[in-house]
Amino acid sequence: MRKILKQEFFNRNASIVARDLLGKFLVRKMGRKEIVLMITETEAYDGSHDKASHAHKGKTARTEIMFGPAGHLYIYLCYGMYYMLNVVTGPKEYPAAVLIRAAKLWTSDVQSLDGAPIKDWRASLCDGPGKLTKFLKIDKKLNALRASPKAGLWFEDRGVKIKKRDIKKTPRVGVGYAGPVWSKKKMRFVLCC
DNA sequence: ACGATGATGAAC
DNA sequence: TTCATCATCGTA
Repeated sequence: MRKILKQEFFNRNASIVARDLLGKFLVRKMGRKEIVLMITETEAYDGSHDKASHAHKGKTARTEIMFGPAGHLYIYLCYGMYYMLNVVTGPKEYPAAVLIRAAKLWTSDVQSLDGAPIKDWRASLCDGPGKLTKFLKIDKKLNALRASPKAGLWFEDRGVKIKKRDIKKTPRVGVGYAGPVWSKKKMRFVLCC
């Protein structure tokens, strides 16, 4: 089973999408080379009331994409050095997105099995949103594009089932500025090892 | 523990 | 136009 995730998958609550993206696949294609990763860590940024979200300050040139259609890519430069990869969620005009924080490299032999049960997905790891985008050569050129083969970056369901007990919920990383309430909300989802 | 490094948003 | 801040990471 290999199904490209469509807008309807992303057009839901950001925390739901963040949770459901665990065990889904991120595919990056550049020329003939295709890299497949299984998503292992995400964070939800949900609505303009979310003080940790860039959209908390309203619609600006940067955050406009978060108000756009679900399934589009929101990519921005962080700390002057690292690009963050997000995918927009929820209905139009409702600003929300999911940050992809970590993913595991799918080995080529497993990749060729096409839907076979997964054994070796702990082999290689992209841990950290900045390292992930660096590895996949993701930058602002992809910002505002719809996640799709045409963009060279898309999401797939390959039939991996994730058990609820393998998902850990924690506060989001690096959002102390959001204040005591919003910085503590458990909107980070980690696939346990 | 800290510096690299530049876009962003708000103040002026 | 200046300024503080920042959804990070590698080096120490």
